[in-house]
Amino acid sequence: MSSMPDALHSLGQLQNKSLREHIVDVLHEAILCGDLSPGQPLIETELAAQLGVSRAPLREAIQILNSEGLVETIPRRGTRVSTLERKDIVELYSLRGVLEALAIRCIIDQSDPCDLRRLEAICERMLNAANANRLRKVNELDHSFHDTLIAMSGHCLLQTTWNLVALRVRRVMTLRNMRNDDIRLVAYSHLPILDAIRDRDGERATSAIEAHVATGGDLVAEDWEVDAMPTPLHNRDL
Amino acid sequence: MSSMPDALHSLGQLQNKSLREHIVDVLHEAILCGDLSPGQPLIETELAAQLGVSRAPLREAIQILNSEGLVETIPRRGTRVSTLERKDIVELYSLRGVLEALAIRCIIDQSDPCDLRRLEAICERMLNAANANRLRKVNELDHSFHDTLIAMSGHCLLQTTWNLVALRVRRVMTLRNMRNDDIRLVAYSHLPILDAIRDRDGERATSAIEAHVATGGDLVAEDWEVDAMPTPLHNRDL
DNA sequence: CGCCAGTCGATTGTCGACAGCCAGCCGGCA
DNA sequence: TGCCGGCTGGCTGTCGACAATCGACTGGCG
Repeated sequence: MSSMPDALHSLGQLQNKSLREHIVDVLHEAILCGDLSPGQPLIETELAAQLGVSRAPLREAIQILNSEGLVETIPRRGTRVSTLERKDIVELYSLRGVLEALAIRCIIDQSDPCDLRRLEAICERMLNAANANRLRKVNELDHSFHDTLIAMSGHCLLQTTWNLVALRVRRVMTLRNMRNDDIRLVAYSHLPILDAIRDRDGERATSAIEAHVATGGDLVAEDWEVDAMPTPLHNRDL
Repeated sequence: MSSMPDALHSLGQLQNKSLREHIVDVLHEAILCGDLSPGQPLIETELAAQLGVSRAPLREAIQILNSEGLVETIPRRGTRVSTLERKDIVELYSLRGVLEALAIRCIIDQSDPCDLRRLEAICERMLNAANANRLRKVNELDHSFHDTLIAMSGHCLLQTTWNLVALRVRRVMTLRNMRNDDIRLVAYSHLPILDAIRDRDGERATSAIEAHVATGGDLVAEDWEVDAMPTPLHNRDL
């Protein structure tokens, strides 16, 4: 996959995506970037018209979104974008912690010492971005870091589970913009993780990642109800 | 929900299930009990005819099964029941371990000391069943035990994540029947978990659950390729 | 004035049919 | 004989239409 020339690669995937997958992508984007706000109802007819597709692939896409937890469906009542309470944030970050800890243990246990250069490169760029207050860039690199971490574990089931969790993390992060000094704090707390992995010290790595995730979670959960979650106007109570 | 009379309850849910959900249930059952063997192709037309439904709800159901990892879809090529390699077992049980460990930590951290009577009752019945070599009953109670454990954590996201994992565990267990003395071994290894939770000793409980899960995983993974996974005859290589 | 039954509009659930794609087969050609 | 190209059957992907259901509104009755 990565050895494939870009031209061929994009050509190969040019029309290989079914309409359903396109719709999933679009809805992902819409929900993650807040275009569809939490609680907003998804009217199939309306959405299908907007997207210029029929309801069949749209409904299939909605099933997927539902499985991912991005929307919630009440039978015969409709589907709406799932809401995010403070409790959800806490749960999300606690789960995330143990998943990443597992990933790190897998990485450390691997027989051949993996090269951490990818992680180190990401980390370095993240620190630079943090010092330059390039908030969006830091976020992006932060995601890369953790995605890479999971990928390096070579644990397929963990990967698929992570994908679900990462979706929610991304969603939370876009709804919540952090302060600049917090950004720097978070960015720098990646370093102990890398160090511990390099030393193949499972205990320390686990502590580091859980501390890192907990910090992030606390920062995000703090005052969650106050300004987040703008209630949409067309909020007929379902 | 639990205070509702059974008659009304079943009446209320009599027709409340959409066709799609019915199909999901049927396919779950079929895959879990091995009626649909790993690798077997799912022909939409054929299946729809067998179930007496149209392809629309069937396809929606397939999307859900796909999200659950029970089937694998190749675009424009078809869907087949996902296979189970030895690697998958190992991954499944390692993930399961950290999820249950998280659940236990949540339970212990709860402010009000929860009552462990439900767990104790299940455990006791499981030991009796194990001593009586009632293998199927032990399995059932084993699932109850772990499901209850997760439920008691009060961690919604963990619950939904667990549901996916539990599906796979059930699938693995039905494909693999254990020896009687192993059953007893597994049954009795629930006790240290309960003890540790009762003492609110997080460290010990975590060790106990991970040991328990690891034991189960080893027993299941052992000689996995040998007799499991009967290759279906109609196995056109997709 | 408040409650209940009937009706209506909107939305979801389901269906049958058509279009497009892919694998495998067959025939021609070097 | 082996390879390449077109044909064909079966299956998936998509669509528009119909049926069923739920909430809101309306009107009558106690």
